Amino acid sequence: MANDLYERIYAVVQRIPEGKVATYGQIAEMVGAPRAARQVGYAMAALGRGRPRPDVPWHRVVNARGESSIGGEQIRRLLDEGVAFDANGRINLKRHGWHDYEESGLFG
DNA sequence: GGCCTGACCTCAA
DNA sequence: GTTGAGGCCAGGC
Repeated sequence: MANDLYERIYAVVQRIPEGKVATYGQIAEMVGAPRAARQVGYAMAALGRGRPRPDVPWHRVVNARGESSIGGEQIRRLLDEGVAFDANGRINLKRHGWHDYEESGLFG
């Protein structure tokens, strides 16, 4: 079922450490759907729709450019976690990008 | 039931 | 750097 994909996405998002951010495509690739980044985005949307998931840090998920797709509270939460935005309004993925999941022994 | 929209990504020109 | 097309699935009307 596609619902399993959701749970998988949520599980990955939960693995995102504080002060780090992950891109949709990155998560999509983690769950085994490198071309289904759209579903990742919708899965996040489903969180604030009718499925409250306080245990899922959806605000740590940004697009490939390191920008916040929805902004607002997401940016506010990221700033509160220590994630800084540059002059272009983008996050330095080199610094805050979550590329430690391989070394975390999760999917590696 | 069908059509359109949506927190997107990647490849190619 | 921008623009267009392909791919995936769920919700709203």
